[in-house]
Parts: sequence; structure tokens; C-alpha cells
Amino acid sequence: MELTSSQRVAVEHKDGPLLVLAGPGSGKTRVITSRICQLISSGVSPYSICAITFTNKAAQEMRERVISSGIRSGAHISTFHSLCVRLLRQYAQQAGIQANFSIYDEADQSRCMKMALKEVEVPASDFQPAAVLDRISGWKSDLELVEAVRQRADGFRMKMLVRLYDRYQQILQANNALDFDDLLVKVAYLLKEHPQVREELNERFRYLLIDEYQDTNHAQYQIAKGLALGHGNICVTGDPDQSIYRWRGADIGNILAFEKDYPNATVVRLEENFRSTAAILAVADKLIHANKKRKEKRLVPTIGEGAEVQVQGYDDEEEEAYAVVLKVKALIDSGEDAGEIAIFYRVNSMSRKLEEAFIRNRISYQVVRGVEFYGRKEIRDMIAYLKVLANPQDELSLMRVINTPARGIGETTLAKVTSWARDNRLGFYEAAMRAADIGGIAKATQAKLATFVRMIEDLRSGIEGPVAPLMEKVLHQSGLESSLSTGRGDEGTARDNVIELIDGAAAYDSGTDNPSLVDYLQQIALFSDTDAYDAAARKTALMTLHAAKGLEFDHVFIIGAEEGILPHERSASNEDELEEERRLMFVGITRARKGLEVSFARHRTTRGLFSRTIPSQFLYEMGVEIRTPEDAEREPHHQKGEGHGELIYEAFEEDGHPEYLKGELVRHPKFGLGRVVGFIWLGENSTVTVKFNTGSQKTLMLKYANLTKEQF
DNA sequence: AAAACATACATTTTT
DNA sequence: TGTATGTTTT
Repeated sequence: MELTSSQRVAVEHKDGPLLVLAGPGSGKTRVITSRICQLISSGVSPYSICAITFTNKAAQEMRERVISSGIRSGAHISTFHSLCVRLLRQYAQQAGIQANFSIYDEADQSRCMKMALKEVEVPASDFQPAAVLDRISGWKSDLELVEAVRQRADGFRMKMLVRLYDRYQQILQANNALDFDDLLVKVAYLLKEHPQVREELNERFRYLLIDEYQDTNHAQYQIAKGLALGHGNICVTGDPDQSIYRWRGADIGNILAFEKDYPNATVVRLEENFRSTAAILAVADKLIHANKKRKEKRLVPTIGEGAEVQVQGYDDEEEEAYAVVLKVKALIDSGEDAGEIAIFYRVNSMSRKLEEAFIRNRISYQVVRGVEFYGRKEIRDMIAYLKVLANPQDELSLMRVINTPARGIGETTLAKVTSWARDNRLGFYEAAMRAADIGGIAKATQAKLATFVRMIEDLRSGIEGPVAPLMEKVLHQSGLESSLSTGRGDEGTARDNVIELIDGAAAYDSGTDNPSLVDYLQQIALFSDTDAYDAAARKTALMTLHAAKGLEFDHVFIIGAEEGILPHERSASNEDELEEERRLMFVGITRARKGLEVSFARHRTTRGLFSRTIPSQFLYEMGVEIRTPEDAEREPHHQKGEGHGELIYEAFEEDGHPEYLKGELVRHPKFGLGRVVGFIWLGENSTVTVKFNTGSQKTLMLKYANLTKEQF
């Protein structure tokens, strides 16, 4: 495809600052990759190019695009966070840290904060860990260190928060750990306080490109500034209308002030849209115009008018879910590619009803929620072992694994070792090594500690080189393997998950030049939900509106357009936050190429409470006729009432799974005889409801229930 | 020490 | 609603 004149200006721009204000669907990604290729073919060394993307996925795609256009690879393409990890490893000494640092995720952070809360002795009810962490994250995003905040701290609450901030940082440091914000903070200060490091990097990266600049926070802004110092070859791209991470500290002002920061900047506006139909763009445009704090920007359609945007109301969320899934099914049946259909929602919990509808209708789908995998107990256990091996100071991880699986090192023992360690100014692990010197620990327990220490030492000796074989060893020697196979419940899946993790590590080993445990751990810590989206699977995708950023689909459904959900209730009080919600909606709308349906439910059950809802104000701002459930009923093809009922029964009666019909007599190993009251087919998650002769009625998972049919 | 049970509790988005 | 924590039981 030919480049437009604006696109060409952006691609061919060589030296000096460049701001690309790129609307949705304007071919921005293509422009960036073409620009990288153009730079290289004009004689710039690939190694002197540093491109920063918003997600790992985007970085991966950009790398592939550059390579596939026949250009020698070698340009550094990664996210801010990955870049920071690299720099911190390389300049660990100057940054005042050790290169084998652990990266603490939200759960780890929360545990550290709970420790801090205990130690600082605050009235715990007034300080929830998550809220305190949120404040601290805000300070860090603004590059405010403890001392700076302390200076201006007034009032009891602020002073407490500062003490918590201080203590929290001490805990992280003691564990040789950094949280997500620290990665940025450390690099920003590295560049600021070590001019020779900064100059070295300015020398190395002659061309800096930053995508999604509207979502950079102050720390990222300072890092970008430092990296561009000296040469000023900084190209940023973004769209203020798509800024959706204010809550995470992103400062839309960074992109708005770019021309002030870099007075000789060239500015290119990409306003033509090559993605969506005119009908969709008109709706997006109307909506975004309701934002007052906004720089006017046009959306210029280049594709035909297309089908009308649908806004459809449903009676409740169940009806909404089933109707949307039916529409997905109809699209697929009419020959549309299932992988070109997506459903977006405001909050992750809204995927549940949709999944149920997909399963019952036996349509395959994918939920884009990758980090969930890393939150599973067995995965966290495994990774905690690896962290202990890679970073001996990581006591948080050590505490997790020391008695997992259970090996007879209980709370009392841990308390004794901990207090002895403190008295002797040693780490917990060093103390555990000298269990014999600690008074009051039984001989048998001493032996258990010694065995554990020996195992860690042995595993640690094999820490170099590829990761997957090491993980196999850990799995085996730690006893996790046998605990997974003897454990009840979801044993099969827990085991599968660990195997999946090891497979992933094997892929890492073969795809990396110098695989190392430290590098592997630091990489997986930065995985995001979006990274889990598998476009090649050709399955209909379910994801949050945030995860949808940067993607596009032929057909898009946005569900739950109700006051309190979209816009979310937490943003209702504040005009700025409301505008951000509107931008979020705008992002969702502009993902669609051909078809868009926005829906709402008049009733919704939120945390167990069934209540009436109000349609989102955004629906009115979009200027589309709103169709109510009653309107739909007047349609000639409408299936009355339980419109989705037929499909459920169809699934119910199909073969391949044991059928439990109402009234059938069954026997349960524990509860005895009973009669089937209901059966819900959910694939392997099918449930049977049985009224037992004991009088109790229970809903059981078929795969665990161990029911036998009684013949009568 | 682990499982079973009970009860409180808080609910956005994510690198 | 479902999770996360605390309490009791085995």
C-alpha cells in the first residue's frame, strides 16, 4: 500500500525530535516500523536504535515486522520496563543494586506492605495495604523518594504513609527486590546521577522511538528525556484521545507538552483512518467530542459508510451474554472468521457469564487474561523456588517455599529461627544453616532444616545455563512433583500448569542467546494480560477494554454500557476520570473495522445483588438509536422469552458425556442415595444437583462427584 | 499440621 | 459473588 503524504513525512524524518499525533487506525504501527527500516537503510546502525512499546506483545510484533521487511535485526525493541531491567542489570553497581534482583508483583508487594503495617504499628483498619501501595506507587511514578515526601508531609495520616513508604522500601531492599515502579525510578536516577552512564547510553542509542507516548508517566518521561539528551533524536507517537492509564500515573501532559519540551520538533498528524467504516468513526467522533479537555483532532474515514452501529438493551446480564454469543455464532455461521470477532467489557469479572454462554453453545473462545496463570498457587510455588535460587536474599520467596510442600518446618520453628537471626544480625537462611546453634529446636526439626538447606545448596549449584532442566530438578527434588500428584482437587490441572510453565521455559531457553535463570525470572515478571492474546488461534476473543488497546477486529461487541460500569462508579465523582472512561469507550469503539454492537442490561447482579441499572450516558452521546428489549421482541425473527433455551438443550442432549436426567437415582460415596434435581452441561465442568435422602441438596462438580447410577 | 468450616469483607483498569 | 482470612476440628 502507498504511503500518504503525512505518513511519508513521518517515515522519512531523520534527525531531531518528531511528534506523530496518530489517530486510531491511522497506520501508526506501519509508520514506525517503516521508519526504523528507513533509518537502517539510510546507513544508521540497527544497534543504535531503541524503540519503546507499551507491551511485550507490541515489541514482539514490531521485531517481527522489521525482520520480515528484510532488514537486518539488532535494533533494541522493548517496553520501558524491559529496557529498565536490562539497564539495571548492566549498570547494577552504579544503580546501587545487585543484578540478580527479584521483581515483586502485586501479591508480593501486598505481603511486604502487610509486614510494614505490622512493624510501623498503624491502626491497620485505616490503612489498607492496597490503598497505601497505591499512594506509594503514585509517588514513585512522580519520582518522589521517601525524603522528598517526608519534607512536605503534614498531618498524622501523611506522616504515617511516609513511614510506611520508608519501611516498605527497606523491606524490598533487604530482599534485594524491586517492584514495577522501582524499575523506572532506579533507571531515572541512574541517568540523572551518573552522567557518564547517560553519555554512554546517548552514544549507544542514537535514535529513540516511543510509542503510546500519551500513556507515559513522569518517570518514563524523565527516562526518555535522559536517553534523548545529546542527540535529540526522539520520535514519539501517540493519541491523547487514547490515554487510558491516568490511574497508573500516566500524564497526558507529556504528549501535549512535547512541542514545548522540544521546540524544534516536527509535528505530523495522521488523521486518516484506514480501519473502520464511516459509520463507526462517526459514532466514535461524536462520543469523544463530549470530552471538554481535549485537543481537536479529526477522524477522517477512508472506507465506505458500512453497517449501522447497534446499541441494544437486554433485560439482564444473562440475556445479554447469550444474545451476544448467539450473534457471534451467527457471524461465524455466515462465514466470518471467529478470530476477527471480539467482546470487550469494563471489568474482568464480566467475562464469566459470557464464558458460560460460549461453553454451553460449544463455541470456542479465548479469554485474554495471561497473568492469571502466574497467580496460581503451584506456579507461584515453583517461581518462588526459582527466586530463592537466583536471589539468596529473597526471604519473601524463601518463606513461601520453606514448608511447601509440608516438610515439618512449622510456625514455631520459623519464629525461633527468625528471632535468632535478628539477634545475631543474620539473614533467615544463614540462621537456618546453623539450626544446631539455635536453642530450643528439636533434633528432628534441625535435621529437617538441614535437609532443606542442603537441597537449596544443591539446586543452586546448577543455576547456570538453561532454565527448563533446572525447573525439572526443582520440581522433583523439592517434592512439589509428588505433592501435586497426591494432592486432591484439581490435581490434573495443577500438574498441567507446571508442565506448561516448564514448556514455556524450554521455549525461552531455545529462543534466547544466553538463557539464564535471573533473566528468565525478570522477563516473566513483566508479562501482561495482552501478551496472552493469541491471534493465530482464530478464536473469538474476550478481554477488558484496556487489553483491547492496539488491537483491531472486524466485529466488536462492547457489553455492560451502564452507569457505574462504563463509566465505572469509581470515576463518577471526578470529571477528569469520567473523561478517561470516555476515552476508554472510544478506544473500544475504534477497534472495530466493520461491525459494532454496544449493549447494556437493564438488570445486573453485582456481587450477589440483583438491581436495576441505568444505561450509560455514553450511549446518548454516541447519537445512536437505542433499542430496548421490547424493540427486539417486535423483530420478525425474534425467539420469544428464553431465546437461548433451545441451544442449551441441544448441548444437553448431545452425546459424549454421561447424562443425568431429572429424577434419576444416584449414589454418592459420602452422601449416599439421592435423586437428580438438575444437570448443567459445562463440558468437563458440568454440574449435577442432587437431593440426597439425608435431606440435603447439593450441587456437585461431575468430575469430582464420583456418582454411580442406581438401577431401579 | 492439614482439612473442613465459618465468617467477614471488598469489590477497576495493569507494567 | 467469591475470596481471603480466621477458627475449629480431626
